[in-house]
Amino acid sequence: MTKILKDKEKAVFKATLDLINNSGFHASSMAKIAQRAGIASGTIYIYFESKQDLVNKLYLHIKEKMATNAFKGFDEKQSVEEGFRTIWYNIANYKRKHIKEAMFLSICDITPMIDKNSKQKGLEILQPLANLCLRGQREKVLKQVPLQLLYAFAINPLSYLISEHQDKNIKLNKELLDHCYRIAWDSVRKETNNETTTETI
Amino acid sequence: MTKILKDKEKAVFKATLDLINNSGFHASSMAKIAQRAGIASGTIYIYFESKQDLVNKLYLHIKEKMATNAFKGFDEKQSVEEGFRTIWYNIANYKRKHIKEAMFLSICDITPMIDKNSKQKGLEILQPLANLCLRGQREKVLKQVPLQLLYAFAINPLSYLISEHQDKNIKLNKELLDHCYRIAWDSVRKETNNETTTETI
Amino acid sequence: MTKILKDKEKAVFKATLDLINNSGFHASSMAKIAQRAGIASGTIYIYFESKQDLVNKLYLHIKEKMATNAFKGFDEKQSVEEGFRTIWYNIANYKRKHIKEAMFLSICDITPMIDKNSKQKGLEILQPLANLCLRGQREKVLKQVPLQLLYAFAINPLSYLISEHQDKNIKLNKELLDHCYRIAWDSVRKETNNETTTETI
Amino acid sequence: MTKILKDKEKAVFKATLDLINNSGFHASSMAKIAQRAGIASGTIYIYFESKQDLVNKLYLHIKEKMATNAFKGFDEKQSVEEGFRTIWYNIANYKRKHIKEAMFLSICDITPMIDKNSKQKGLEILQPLANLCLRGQREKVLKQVPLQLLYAFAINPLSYLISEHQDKNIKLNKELLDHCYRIAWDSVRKETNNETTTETI
DNA sequence: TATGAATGAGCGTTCATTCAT
DNA sequence: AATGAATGAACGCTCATTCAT
Repeated sequence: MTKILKDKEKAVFKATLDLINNSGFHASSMAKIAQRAGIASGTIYIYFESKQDLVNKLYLHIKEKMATNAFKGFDEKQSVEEGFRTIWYNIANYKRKHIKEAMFLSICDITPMIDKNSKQKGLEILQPLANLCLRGQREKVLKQVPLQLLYAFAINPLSYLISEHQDKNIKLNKELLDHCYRIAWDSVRKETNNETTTETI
Repeated sequence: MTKILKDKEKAVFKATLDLINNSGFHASSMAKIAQRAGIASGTIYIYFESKQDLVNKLYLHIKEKMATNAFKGFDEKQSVEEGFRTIWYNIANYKRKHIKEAMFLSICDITPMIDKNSKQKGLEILQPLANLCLRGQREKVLKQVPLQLLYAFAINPLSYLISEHQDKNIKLNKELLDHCYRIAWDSVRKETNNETTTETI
Repeated sequence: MTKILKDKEKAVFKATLDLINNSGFHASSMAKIAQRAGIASGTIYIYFESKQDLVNKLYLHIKEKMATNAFKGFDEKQSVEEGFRTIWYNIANYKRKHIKEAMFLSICDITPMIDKNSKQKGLEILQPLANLCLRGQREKVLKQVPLQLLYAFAINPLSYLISEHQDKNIKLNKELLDHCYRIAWDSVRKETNNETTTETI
Repeated sequence: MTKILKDKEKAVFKATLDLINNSGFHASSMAKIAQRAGIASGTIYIYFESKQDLVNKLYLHIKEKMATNAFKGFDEKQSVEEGFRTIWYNIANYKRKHIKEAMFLSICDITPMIDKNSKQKGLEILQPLANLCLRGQREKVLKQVPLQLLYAFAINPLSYLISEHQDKNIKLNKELLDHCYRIAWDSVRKETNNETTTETI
């Protein structure tokens, strides 16, 4: 599914990723991107229609790479919990290993940098995760709340944590990650009866 | 504590908030801000030293208003759980009622738009919440993990949810908010013994 | 002849003089002039029609003060040489004691900062010196060359020397000034016969 | 030594020279320079880093061209008087033929328009003239006074004369120039004994 | 008189994009 | 395919000047 990139496209993507992470969209000029990619600015326009086209494509490219990774080892025949754990760790590890990409996606999600169209496509890439959650609700394994809540409390916090890790405020090692997973899973799984009261004596 | 604003400062703040939310920092030119505020572009510089100064001050202004709200009814003599609930709902309700401001803060947190100095000041505003969490850990009420984890799983998800609410993907009413609070509190509170194993047979 | 100045006019003149000397005409904004003069910028317009009017008037004011000084002790009944010496030393001493004013006049002479009209008026102020030179030529005491040459070689060099003195490249004390006068007078006075050949054996 | 200029650099230099001579540094906007040079304003920045860089380079360019001309036919083996005459006429003729350039240099010398660094470089270009004067003093041919005095009375007056020539107040033809040279040389050469007293009976 | 907030044209500079080479 | 000079609109910001107070 992921398109094979030519050398220059790769170089442009890498340069764009770095620059936008450090300085934002508008402060990353095509001239700077070209220079960092080691090509002439005009050359970018051979591969991309415009700056907007470039960031849209970069967004989808990264989203696809992350998704390819996210569903590695995942099988719809797995139990919901097993599937969730597989995907969660895949995403977490991808973000830990590809911090730049993770931060870029965070910026794209919150900023009006990416076309609505491309953002919609990006969402669809994570559809299998949504499907898994829906199955989990049908099987009464997950909480009966809108999927957005499950995502907000189980997946989305990873973005914040990666950014804190990047800023050296925390060290997101294996042990801490297991802590996180525990919290994430507890957030989404259906509570057992004896947990319904939080103020037991 | 919150500085009283003159009419023009207010108008500039409002225009800046709207424009940056819709188009980002660099696409929100001083000319557009001025036009939307109904003043001449030069006038902005009577109240703010530069565009950077303007967004820094807007950031701190909103952060302070949110903080003032966040700690309403909060008292250090309250129990950790009570205090947490008070603050959490305060924050959640503020964000629900001030979606624009909430979204602006999210953008500021993730984008290199705000000075390091101002960001640091912004962090300090939420110090009482950090102090509460530290007390909660001393009292063995909260999980013994870095505060960032608690924030990531209990507070930060609100940003994502507000954005989904804004996009009409969910309707964040009172009922749903209570659901969210339950999840948030479960994320941070220390587990009781019978919950330690998530894979009971 | 010199108009009596009000306190605020004086303050504005002083501020303008300093600022233009240090930064030039356009880099000296009315706001900066006002601030340095200790008044509001609008107040300047009570005393001067415009920035152009301000510098024109400052130019003429200084020129008049210099001229008043230049002809002190000068009397048309004096011999040409005596008169020339009086005026030359008056000018030289005025410039030594009022370096800022001297430099300002130099800038005005060479730069398109002052209206042609005001410049013409400024020239007329030195008319008595021109008259003295013309008498000197009639009396065969001075060289029979255009007055501009006499001015160029006898008076104008003082501007350059003041600027070098200001830059600490030379120290224009009494002794050096006497050297200068000797050279200046030799430049304008008619050569005696035994000087006509410069390559005497 | 003088760098070969591209067509657009030449056009920008020419436009800048004319505009600054007529209106001064700050009144000569980059837009006006570009328009006069027949190019887009952005194009100037391909060749020059900034407006400051542009005037610095123009200053040094003209200074170098003048110096190249000034030392044509000059040889350190010449006598001091011969060398002085060669250089003086070279400078005078250059200024007569290149009035715009001469006036620009005068403005640069007196105005805070040029960087200190560039001004220093500009000074060094005339070093051979300074060396000649020092030799003249060692050989007791020139007056034992600071070089600045010699420059002030022998070279600097040319600037004033050129400006008067430009304003049609004098006509600086060959004959008048010879007059000037005589005065200039007399200003710097050591007086013979019978001249020491200026007030012979 | 005196103020200083307000204006909006104009500044130096940067930028995405084009196109002759 | 690749270049980078060239464009001119748009940027953040400053300015001389005005005018309600």
